[in-house]
Amino acid sequence: MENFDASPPVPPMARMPRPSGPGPASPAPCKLAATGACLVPGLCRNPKTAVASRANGGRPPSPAGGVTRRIVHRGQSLYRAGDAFANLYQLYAGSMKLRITNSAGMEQIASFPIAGALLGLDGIDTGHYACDAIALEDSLTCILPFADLVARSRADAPSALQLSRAIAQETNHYRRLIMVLAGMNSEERVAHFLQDISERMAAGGYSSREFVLKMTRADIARYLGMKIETVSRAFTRLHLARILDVRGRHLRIRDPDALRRLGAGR
Amino acid sequence: MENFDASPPVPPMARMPRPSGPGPASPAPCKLAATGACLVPGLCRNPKTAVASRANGGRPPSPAGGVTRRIVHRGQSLYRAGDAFANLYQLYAGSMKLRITNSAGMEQIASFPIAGALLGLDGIDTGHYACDAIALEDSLTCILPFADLVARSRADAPSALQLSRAIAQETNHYRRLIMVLAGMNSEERVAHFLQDISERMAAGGYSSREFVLKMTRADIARYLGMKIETVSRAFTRLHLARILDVRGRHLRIRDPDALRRLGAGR
DNA sequence: CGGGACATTGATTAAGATCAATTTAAGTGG
DNA sequence: CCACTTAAATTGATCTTAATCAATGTCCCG
Repeated sequence: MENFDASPPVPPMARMPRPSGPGPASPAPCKLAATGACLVPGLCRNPKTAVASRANGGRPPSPAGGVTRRIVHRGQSLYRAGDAFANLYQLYAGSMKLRITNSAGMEQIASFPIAGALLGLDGIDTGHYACDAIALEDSLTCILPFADLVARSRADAPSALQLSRAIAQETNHYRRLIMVLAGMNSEERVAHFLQDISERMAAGGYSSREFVLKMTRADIARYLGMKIETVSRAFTRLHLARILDVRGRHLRIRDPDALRRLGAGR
Repeated sequence: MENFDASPPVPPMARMPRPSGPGPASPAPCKLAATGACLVPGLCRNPKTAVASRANGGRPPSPAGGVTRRIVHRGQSLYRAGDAFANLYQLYAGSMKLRITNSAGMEQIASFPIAGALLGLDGIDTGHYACDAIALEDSLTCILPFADLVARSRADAPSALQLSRAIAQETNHYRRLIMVLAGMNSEERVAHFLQDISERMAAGGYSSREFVLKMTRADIARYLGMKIETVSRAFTRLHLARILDVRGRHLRIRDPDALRRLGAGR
């Protein structure tokens, strides 16, 4: 399939920052706070924030004040279905997949969160997480104890509304996915998926035209409710239609308008 | 298809209560409060609660204290996509469908709420409702001004948690629907749909074995992402497998275990 | 009773799943 | 750094399921 001349340097889906930077310890601003995406602006003492490790169970080492973080390495899980719910997490850098497994063993990918996304909402109503949150690459998350968020929202009204909205927002994504699964053919599904990634890349300050997918074709297939071969063929057809250049996980969008149209269902 | 001997009397999906009962004006208890399903127990002055009409825009006639209600007749909408968000609604009696229409004109049914369900959550994050909520039969809803709920949740902690949970709970339904749409064949989808209805009927105190569907085959098709003919054939096959007796919208579940297995994806 | 919406059934076509074989890319350890 | 091993991705051939096209049947409701 190819079609890449001399592969140009491509920005990673999200760059992994060094929490305690090796360079001059200057006051590097929090990326999330800067873009307004942070759920707890001001609380965070970036970049000197403490990092929780797997060893201490993801528990913040500093009980008072500052937000702590947790690193999750590629393939590892931030939390697993059935774990007791305690924290929300905001993805600071990296990317993940949310995997649902039902009683019959069917696996489904519910979403591919990237930097800025709020994770763990699936645990709120039952008190136990409903999904596995698995890192697609080494990732960094901010730990937001849910009790703190609730307390905070009781203290001030804007926070209360913000929390409600954050929780409600997740359903938007699911509603859209439902329309995709219920009403679109394979080519439209893949176009929709790529359009979504592209928009989120742009929102994160990266190129919306060229990027590297962090998930396998099998993950995409389980996200879009199709088989891996069908995903592959859809990529091929989009390439033949001169909409994409594809080389493995390396993508370049050649005709963004056509992609948007297709992804919206014509 | 038939197979009903002498059709026995069947309970309606939900009985429409007379808000100001014609009988002796005794203190009939609120059904929702009795089952713990009410979001605002105590606030409600049932059964003398004022009923808002379409005429005054669904606005509560009594500003102080008591919860007001709104009747929605069959085929009419409680709210429409794009309307400014102000209230949540709790369905007291009746049933509805939530319809999403995307930019390409594709229609999708997102859910079929019945008595006890919370409606309007789709308006929280953007400030405008995302769906049309359409009554499948004459229905009665309790109006819950969202600002009141937020204020209430600031006043006491259990309410805050309850509100968060109520909002988060909706995603559970969507997550399950996504698995159905992504991974099940037509027969399994219909089985899942019927199993879900059956469970909710039971939860509402009605027979889980025999009931009347309030939605058309077209609605079911748009809910399950299939064509109306395929829905019909799935019903027929379930009948041939001796799992169901079907006669139009009148259903009797003959083999609940088999239905559950099928609906869970084997 | 008659008319229109709703539902079922049949015949055919098309889209995607499945089965099977390569090809390509990514690690791993010598 | 390269050979080796495995995982991931693509492609082809065939089969199955659901969509589509078309006709008929049934049930409400006025």
